[in-house]
Amino acid sequence: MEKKFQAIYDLLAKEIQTEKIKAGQLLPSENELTERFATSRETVRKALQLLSQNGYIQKLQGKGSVVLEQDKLPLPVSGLTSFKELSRSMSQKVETCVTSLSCKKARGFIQQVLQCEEGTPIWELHRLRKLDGESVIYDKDFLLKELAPGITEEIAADSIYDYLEQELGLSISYAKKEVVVEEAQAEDKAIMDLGSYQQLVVVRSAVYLEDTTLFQYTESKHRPDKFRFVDFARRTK
Amino acid sequence: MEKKFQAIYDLLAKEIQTEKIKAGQLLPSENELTERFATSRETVRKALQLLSQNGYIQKLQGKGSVVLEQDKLPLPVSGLTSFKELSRSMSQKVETCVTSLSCKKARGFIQQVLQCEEGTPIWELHRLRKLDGESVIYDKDFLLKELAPGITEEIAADSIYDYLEQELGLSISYAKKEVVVEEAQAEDKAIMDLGSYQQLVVVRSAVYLEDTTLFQYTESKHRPDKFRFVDFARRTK
DNA sequence: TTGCATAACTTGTATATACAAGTTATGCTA
DNA sequence: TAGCATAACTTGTATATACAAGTTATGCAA
Repeated sequence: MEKKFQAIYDLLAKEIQTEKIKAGQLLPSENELTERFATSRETVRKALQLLSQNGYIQKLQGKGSVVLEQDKLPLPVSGLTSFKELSRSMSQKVETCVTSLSCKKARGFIQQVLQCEEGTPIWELHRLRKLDGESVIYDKDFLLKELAPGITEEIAADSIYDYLEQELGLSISYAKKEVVVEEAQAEDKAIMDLGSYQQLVVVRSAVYLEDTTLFQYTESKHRPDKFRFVDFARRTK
Repeated sequence: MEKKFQAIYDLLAKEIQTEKIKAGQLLPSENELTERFATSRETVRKALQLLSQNGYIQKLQGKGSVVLEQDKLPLPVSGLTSFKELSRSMSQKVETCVTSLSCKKARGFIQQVLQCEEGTPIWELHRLRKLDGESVIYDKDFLLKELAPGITEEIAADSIYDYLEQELGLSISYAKKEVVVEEAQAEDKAIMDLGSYQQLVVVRSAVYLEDTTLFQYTESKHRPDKFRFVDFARRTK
C-alpha cells in the first residue's frame, strides 16, 4: 500500500505552496481532515507533524494549525539538493561542469573519512559550478565505487542522487555538515573566478545511506559573495 | 501528568551520551522497551522518533535501532543556544559583555522585520562575545519590550532564553536563519578585534514563540576564523 | 553439508478509543 | 449590560490491536 499519511502530507503541502491556503489561515481541524480523507485521526496527525517539521505549519493546542509564511526558497545548487543547503541568485543561469572524474584507491585522509580499507576503489569527482558564467563554487566529491559503480560524466553533471534512487534503489538518509571559512588555496585561485577574494566558505559534508554506511564525502568551496545558507530550526522538546 | 515519551527519550539519550550504550550497538527492541517502561509501544516509538530526529539513532526496519556516532559538539556560544548554531574553540575562555541596552521606538527596518506598529517600544541589545580575550563575535538583538519588559544587563549577560522560560513562562518554538558573508563596517572594525580581516560571517535570525509571534530579531557578526556551523540533517520522506 | 522454506523475531503503517488540556463561543445570572 | 460558568470546540497524550514488511535464525530435506 502506498503510505497514506505521506499522501495527505503531499496534498496539504501543495495547497500551502500554491497558496490555496494562505499564511495566517487555519488548516481544517484534525477531525475534519480525518473525515475528508476517510482515515483515522492518528494518520492525519502524522501528516501534520511532517508539515510542522518542515516549516509549513505551527500547531496550537486548543486552536488549530496555522499556516506559516512561505519564504520562497531559491533552488538548491550544491550536491546536497535534498537537504537545506542553498545558494543565492538562483534566478541567474546555473551551469555544472565536470572537470574531473577518476577512480582512485583509498588512502590517507580520504580513506579515513570514508571509513574503508586502504586500497578500496573510490570515485573522485570534481565539479565547477557557474553562476551567470562566473565560476564561483568548486565541489570535490569522494564516493565508494562499490555502491555506485556506473557513474558517468553525464550522470555527475545531472544529479547523482537521482541516479542513486532511481537506478540503484539506494536512498540517502541523513548527513552531517560543517561550515567554516578558510584561506583560498593556489588550486582554488587557478580554477575559480575569485577576483580579489582571499577567503572561501567551505562546506564539508558526510552523506549516509539508510543502513548508516557512509556513502559520500563532499568538500564544497564557495566564493563568499555567492554563499548563502538558510535554515528553519524547530525546537525539540 | 508528566509526559511519558519525553521521560523515556531523556533516559535513553543520557544512556547514549554517557556511552552506556555505545555507537554501533542496537537499542533494546521496541517490545523490550515497552515492557521495561511499563507502557505501550506507540509511546516508546515516539521517544525513538525524537532520538532519530536528533541524530542519536538510526532505525532499521526488521533489524532494530542502531546508535550513531556521537561527535562531541562544542558548547553553543551564540544567542540561539537551543538550536544548532555552534561556535568553535569552546575549550577556550568565553566572555559576554553587554555594550549597550536601550529602549527605542520601532521604525524603519526594525519595525518592518519585527512586524509591529511604528513607535512600538523595543529593546535594542548589543553584546560583544570574547573568546580567549579576543572580541570576535558581535551580536545585535531587537526584541519586543511588551513581551519581555524586565530585561536587565545581568539577564542579558546570562541567557535571555532562560529568563523567558523560567520567569515569564514563554517558550521559543522555532527560528528562521540566514548565513552570509559581508564586508566589515567601520563600526565593526572599531568594536571587534578584526586584525586584517575585511569580511565577516553574518548570521541573521528571527525567533518565534509558540503562538507564531515574532519575538526577536538578531544579527550576529563573526570573525571568519572563529566561525563554525555544524548541522545534522535528516531526510524527510 | 548445503540449500531452502519457514518460523520468529524486528520495525512500519493504520485504526479505534479514551481522556487531558487549551481556546472560544454560548447563554444564563446578577 | 457585565460577568462568569459552561458547553463545544480544538490539539495533546496514552493505550490496544491488527497486519504489513524486512531481517535473521531455525530446522528440515535433499
